[in-house]
Amino acid sequence: MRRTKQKEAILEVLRGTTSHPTADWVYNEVRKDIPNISLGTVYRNLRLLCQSGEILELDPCGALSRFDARRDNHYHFRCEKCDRVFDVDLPVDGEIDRRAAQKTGFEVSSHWLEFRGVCRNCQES
Amino acid sequence: MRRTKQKEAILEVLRGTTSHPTADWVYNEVRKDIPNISLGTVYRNLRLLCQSGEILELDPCGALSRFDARRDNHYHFRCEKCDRVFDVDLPVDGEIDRRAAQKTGFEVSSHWLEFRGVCRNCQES
DNA sequence: TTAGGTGCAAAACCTTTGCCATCCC
DNA sequence: GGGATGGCAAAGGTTTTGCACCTAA
Repeated sequence: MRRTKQKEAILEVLRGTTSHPTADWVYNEVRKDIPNISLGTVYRNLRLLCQSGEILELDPCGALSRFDARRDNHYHFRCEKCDRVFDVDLPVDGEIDRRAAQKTGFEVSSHWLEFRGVCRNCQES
Repeated sequence: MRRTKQKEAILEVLRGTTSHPTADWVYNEVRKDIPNISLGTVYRNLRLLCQSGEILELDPCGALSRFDARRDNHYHFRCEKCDRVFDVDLPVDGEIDRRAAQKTGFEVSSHWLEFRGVCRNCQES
């Protein structure tokens, strides 16, 4: 991967914040230094930096909205090969919300837990 | 919220699966019963059903991709008012992956944990 | 009767891609 | 020099919306 000022600037912006920004936010920040950078370049470099492992994409749900008729709080498993989502019937840990509240000082009302790995079907193939 | 055959059909499809389908998948299923239903109607009803609490949207990350220069495994907090994402420095629980693997029979390599609630800034306002 | 829902199509939105010029190695 | 990258704009895919017609209550 070649070093370019665009890539450096994007990485710098991302390292200078803990706000987990969107591509568009990064774009607007970087434009302060490189006014004519294009949004396409930002997307391309974010993708490249993800692939090289220099940054992470926060993408727990995949690109598309998904819906569930089951309304009780429960955990999920996402297969990294086929992208299917399964229910995981482990007991929901209420205690951890309290610990997070204590740590952050925020009101914590619930949490979302999604396991990652390979489902049985994809293990076989 | 008015009861219509379109809404009923969508709900029935959703209740008949545990696959956490996308809007488009629901659309194609419902078309088997109501061939001329429109995709817009599916989206509208999914939205309505979410609002009324009859279904849930699996949307842990919000609609947009977000990026993070921090690469170690850590937990997040999402404010339900301002939609900002913060880091939560609780120790990552490796044991729970093993329990999920036992429960499901899947290979579990990691998990994503996101707390929900109201951040300090939004509590004040 | 009428407020709310439907179908259709267009628009909006985010993200990716093709093309050619440019730049890094 | 030559392949990787950038800028620009167009295309792609998902979701929302405007509008005229319909329908459940």
